[in-house]
Amino acid sequence: MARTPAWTARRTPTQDRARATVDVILEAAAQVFAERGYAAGTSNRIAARAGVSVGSFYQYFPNKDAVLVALVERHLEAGMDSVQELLEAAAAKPGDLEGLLRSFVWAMLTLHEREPDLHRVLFEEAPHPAELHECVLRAEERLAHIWLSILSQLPGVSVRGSDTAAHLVVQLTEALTHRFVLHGIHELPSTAFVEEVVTLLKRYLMEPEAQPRGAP
Amino acid sequence: MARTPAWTARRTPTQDRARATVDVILEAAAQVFAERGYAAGTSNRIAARAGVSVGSFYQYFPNKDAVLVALVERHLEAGMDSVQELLEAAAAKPGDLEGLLRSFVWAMLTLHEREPDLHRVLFEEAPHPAELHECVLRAEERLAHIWLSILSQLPGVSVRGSDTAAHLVVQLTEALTHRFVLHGIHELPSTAFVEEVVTLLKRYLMEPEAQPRGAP
DNA sequence: CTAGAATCCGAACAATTACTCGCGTTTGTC
DNA sequence: GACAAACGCGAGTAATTGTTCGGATTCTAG
Repeated sequence: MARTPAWTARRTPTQDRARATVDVILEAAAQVFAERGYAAGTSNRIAARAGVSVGSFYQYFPNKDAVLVALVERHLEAGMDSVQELLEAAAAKPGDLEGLLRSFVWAMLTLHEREPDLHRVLFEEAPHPAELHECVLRAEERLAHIWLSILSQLPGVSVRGSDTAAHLVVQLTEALTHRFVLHGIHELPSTAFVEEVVTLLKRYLMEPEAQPRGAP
Repeated sequence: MARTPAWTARRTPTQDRARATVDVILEAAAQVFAERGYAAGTSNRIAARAGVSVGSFYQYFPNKDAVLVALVERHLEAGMDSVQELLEAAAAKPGDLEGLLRSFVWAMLTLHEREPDLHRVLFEEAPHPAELHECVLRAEERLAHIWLSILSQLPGVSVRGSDTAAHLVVQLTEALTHRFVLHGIHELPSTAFVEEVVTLLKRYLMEPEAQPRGAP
């Protein structure tokens, strides 16, 4: 087993037919992973589910892990695109930090609730090679960068350390929504969870003396 | 491969000799995992490193995953014990929320920095069967329970929702320290990280009107 | 239409690895 | 010291699974 070294694509498809094959393989892999778990996602089974032969599988994926990485990349990129769009739109009308935070947390929650089975397999059950983690880090970096620009033009936010703050906001929200969707917090409903996280973030980002209710 | 169904211990050791064998196997597994990654942790290699035969290995562990679960249980239990002790000690002298938070965050950070290679393999690289996640959830529940009692006897903390708050504090701290130790936040030093998380938690837990600098 | 490139196929191969079983050794008990 | 139970051993087995390869098929450019 495991004789091929890398997780890079073996042959890049040039014809539509080939691109369709790659797509159908990825889709099949997602189904198999979601339904039967990561261990059941053997190359032969994925190929069978996709309706193609193992040969075709290995023409585009050097090994099983490559499929995992490709799936995560796809999943992540789509999610980040939508959140980025939302953030940039909401950042256009300034002043409403709470509304922005609420949109953000809801978006992250929705992201995790889309295809939760697949999400669980991809990010919890499956082994995480280093390469996979870099994808996640890159995605977080992207969001943190946007948040940095938002924080910098926001009144009442300390400029010093706002790079750190941006990272904390992103990592914290990601981690908490992830756990909430997959394991829940007792019987806490989603709405209450979101409000609590929004409160948390708002109190963090507002300087204490800038708190609206703090001024007499 | 993988013909045995469960991850329960096969034979419980009664003699000291056997208990020593179990220990040496676990220790060897920890070394192999930390040094060469999860995939390299085959039963034969672990047994070899432990200086025992595969037969002995399978006398106490029905399969490879059982070792993983045992390691995580051990790792977690030791860590939780120390943090619980610290928390209960610090909670005895009330009033100093910030000091308590700082101790807590430092303790969590220290926990993650102890044997980081093993920690990375156990919690990132290795696959996470459902059973393993229950261990983590139980551990978190334990800490959340302590935090609940701390929060309830703390002035300036909203009693309503303090169960949720306790869970958030624990999950948030765990997730952030985990990520910080394993991947860092740019070049942020540990001290700055801890202070930022303490600030975050403090602002969250203190009612806005109770903020010391908020009062005129 | 046709050469050649791209794609597809799937039986067969190779390598790994989880796991067993029968036997020798040590420990505990009377 | 003798019997039984617990323990340790490790070559061997069986099954899974990743991966290849040579030929059939489909597309595309000229």
